[in-house]
Amino acid sequence: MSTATLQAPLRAFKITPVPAAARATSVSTLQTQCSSCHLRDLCLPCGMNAPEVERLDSLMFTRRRVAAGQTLYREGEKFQYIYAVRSGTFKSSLTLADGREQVSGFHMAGELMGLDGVAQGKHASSAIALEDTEICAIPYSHLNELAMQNSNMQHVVSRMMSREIVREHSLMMLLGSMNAEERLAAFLLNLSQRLKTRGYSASEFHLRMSRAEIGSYLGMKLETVSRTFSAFQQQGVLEVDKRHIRVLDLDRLARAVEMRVH
Amino acid sequence: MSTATLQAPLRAFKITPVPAAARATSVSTLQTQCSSCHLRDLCLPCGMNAPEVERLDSLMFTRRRVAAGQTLYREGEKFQYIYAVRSGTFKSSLTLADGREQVSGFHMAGELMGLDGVAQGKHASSAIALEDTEICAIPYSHLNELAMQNSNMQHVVSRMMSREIVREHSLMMLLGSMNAEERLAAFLLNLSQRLKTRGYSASEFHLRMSRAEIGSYLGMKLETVSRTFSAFQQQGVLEVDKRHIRVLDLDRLARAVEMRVH
DNA sequence: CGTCTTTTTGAATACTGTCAATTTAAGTGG
DNA sequence: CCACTTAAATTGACAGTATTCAAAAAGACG
Repeated sequence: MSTATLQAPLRAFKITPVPAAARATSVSTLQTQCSSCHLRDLCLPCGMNAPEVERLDSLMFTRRRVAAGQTLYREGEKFQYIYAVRSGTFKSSLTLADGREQVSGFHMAGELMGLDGVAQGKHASSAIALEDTEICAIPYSHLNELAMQNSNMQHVVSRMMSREIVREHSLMMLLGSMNAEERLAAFLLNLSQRLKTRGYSASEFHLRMSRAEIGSYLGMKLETVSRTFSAFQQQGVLEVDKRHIRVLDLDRLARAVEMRVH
Repeated sequence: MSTATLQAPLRAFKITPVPAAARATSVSTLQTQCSSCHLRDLCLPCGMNAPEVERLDSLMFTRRRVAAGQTLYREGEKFQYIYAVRSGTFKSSLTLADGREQVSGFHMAGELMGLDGVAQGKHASSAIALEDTEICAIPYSHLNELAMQNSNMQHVVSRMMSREIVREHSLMMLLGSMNAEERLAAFLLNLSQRLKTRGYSASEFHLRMSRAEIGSYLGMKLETVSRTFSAFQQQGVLEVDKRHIRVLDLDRLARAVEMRVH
């Protein structure tokens, strides 16, 4: 739990505003090797030994940039790759029958996307970049070939999928039994924890998603999200300036989730 | 989609009331083979060819009875088996911090349980029989060994896990964007569809779970579940007698879900 | 610098939850 | 087999929370 937290410069968000939009289809592809990747302890190779990671290297995953607002894959498209986030943030979402969007997750560096496509051979959700991002495309069929040769490799893939199931379990719990404050607290705590694991500050960060996207994810309206942020600020739990968040009282956030008195 | 629906006798529920409670620990074990199982087209072997199913047979899964109210596995226990339901209904649930129960799913014949345990090596939820049941215990390690020899076998297991992810996606959507009537309608439609696939009536069935359990699953209180049943009855959509349900207007149920106007 | 999007806030409404009482069914033991 | 006890389900009245509708403020972008 006591991972070294290399306090990353948060101001960088403002100092170097990413050139959004533009070069949407600029498919600047590169090859990458897991063994030399700075994310190797977070991502797919986590839990593998050296010779296993070398095998992964032989697959030569394709690296690609995805600009803010661009779609990596779309619901219904043929499933061929799973994707690992190298940098930046994605949302995954489904389109409801009436055309509205339902956000089903947010993904950051080292996390895998697209595992829900294995079931039907086509993607069950869409992935959209919330800022300029970089990803690794991992051919699912190649991964399966490797898994057939090595039982641990196979286990790693299965564990990734199972982890996804557990993640959704906890989200369901959240949606099913928490009120607005508890939901937002749970969301912020989760985000804080993931940022910390990645070497960023756990107490001060910049949200990459809109109030509407948070609301969709948490099952509440954007106005309620906004009001709840304001309430937390008034209670002295947070300092909120649009998307810039500063956690003043982490314990109280945690207690709000633990209590879950509803 | 047009599966033969061998209308099973529903009255059987009342004619042969199962002797609940009692013989909780009577571990009457038997060996089973997938190739001769009547659930082979629904369950694990679905999508495999004959020689592959034969390999499954070599594992000789253990069959076991679990009496109504008994626990098959508990949250936190060591994960060794995944389980296939042979007959009867299970619920899976998590215990919240304050001791309350959160139902995360209902499982019937041919469905797999326990896949959420792969991630941590221990079960992430508990499985409890809602009536007298029978299950197959599938040693996960043996299954992995088979998967290493055969790529299709491996794919079958992955697909099962992915299906679980997709299933939870849709539940999240439901919890996040539907009101009480839409939730219950979605629940009943799903149940109806699964019963139909198993050869039972799609329009008349007996609920194996309490209002409280339905409520926990759907993220609403038991009183609201009860009220919503009553509302559907008044609208002429359902005929409700405690746990016995008769669907009078399937289309209107379906429309309630499709609209999702909230 | 004007336009468009995002966010905040207010007021009224609608929905679900809470508390409580009653009915019905089911299980227990004489 | 019947009276008793317990659990499950229904229903009403009221309270509380989140949604809806609307308007204004603050940024972002070209």
